[in-house]
Amino acid sequence: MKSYDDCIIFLLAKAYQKAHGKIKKRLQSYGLTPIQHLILEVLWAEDGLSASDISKKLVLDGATLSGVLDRLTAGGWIFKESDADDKRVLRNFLTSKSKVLKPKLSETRNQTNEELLKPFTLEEKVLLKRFLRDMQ
Amino acid sequence: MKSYDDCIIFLLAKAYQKAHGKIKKRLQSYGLTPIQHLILEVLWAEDGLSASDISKKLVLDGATLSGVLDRLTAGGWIFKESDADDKRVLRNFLTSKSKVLKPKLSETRNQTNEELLKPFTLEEKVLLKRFLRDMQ
DNA sequence: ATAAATTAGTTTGTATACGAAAGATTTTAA
DNA sequence: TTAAAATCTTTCGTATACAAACTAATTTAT
Repeated sequence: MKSYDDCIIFLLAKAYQKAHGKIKKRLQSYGLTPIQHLILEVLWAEDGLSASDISKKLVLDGATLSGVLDRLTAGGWIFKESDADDKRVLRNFLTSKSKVLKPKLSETRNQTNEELLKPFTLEEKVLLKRFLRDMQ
Repeated sequence: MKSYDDCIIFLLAKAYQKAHGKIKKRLQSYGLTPIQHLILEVLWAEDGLSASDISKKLVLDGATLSGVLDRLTAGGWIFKESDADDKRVLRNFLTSKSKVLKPKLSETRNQTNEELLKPFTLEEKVLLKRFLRDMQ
C-alpha cells in the first residue's frame, strides 16, 4: 500500500461519507436523518419490532439505537408500546405520519441510490454490491 | 430496491463499519484511533502540515479535525507550531514517539487491509478500489 | 424451586462527523 | 489605501457509534 488513499478502509470511509451526505441533504426537509430513515424502512417492512430486533437487522449497537428511537419518537414518527408477554420488550410502531409519508420517503432513498450508482453499468452495480456483502 | 439491504448506502455503511472496527481493535493497544492513525499516515508522508492541509487531503471537516489533533497532541504523537509567515496557521509536527513507531503502525494498517481484502482475487481488489474511487 | 446466567433496554463516557458562527489574520479590490 | 472578501482555526450544537456498567425481567440449570 503506497499511501493512505490506496487503503481500502479510507476508500470505504470516503465512499460512505459521500453516500451518507447525499441522502442526508435530501432528507433534511423532512427533519429525518439517514439512520432514522433506515429504521423507518425496517418498520415499513415489519411494524412493531423491538429495539433488539432492529439492532440485529441493521447491525447497530443497542446504545446507539436507544437515542435514535427516542428522537424518532420525539419527532412523531414512531411510538413505543410495552409487550404484554415480555415486560422487558418495548415494541416500536409507525405513526400515521410515517405511514402516510412512506411513498415519498422510500422514493428519496431509491433516487439517492440510483444517483450514487449512475457511474456504473448494470454488471458493475451487481459486482459492487457483491463485493461489499462479501466483506462482512 | 427491494429492501434496505439492497441499498448501496447501507452496504457501504456496513462494509465501512467492518473495516473501521477491525483496525480500531488492532490500534487499541497503542492508544490510537483509526482517524488519529490516518492523520499520522499523512504526516509521515509530509511533516508539518496545517489542519487545513490535512482537511483537504483526507476530506475531513475542520471542526472534526480540531478535536482529533488536540487528542493527538495530548497523546504525545504530534506538536503544534505557529507558522512564521502566516499567524493564522498552526503547523503539525511528528514527535519522536510517532516517528519511532511508524514502521509498526504502518504495518498494522497494511495487515488490516490485506485481511479485509482476503476474500478477493487480485483483479477483484483492483476493481473494488476503482469502484469506490469512481463514487467520488 | 431457586440461584445463576441471559436478555432487553438505558445511561455514561469517549470519539468521530458536520453545519454554523465567531475571532484573528491575510488577501483582494475598488 | 482601506474596506470587503477570503482563510485558518476553534467552539457550539446535534447526531451517530460503541464499550462498559447498570436495572429490570426472563430463562436455564441444578
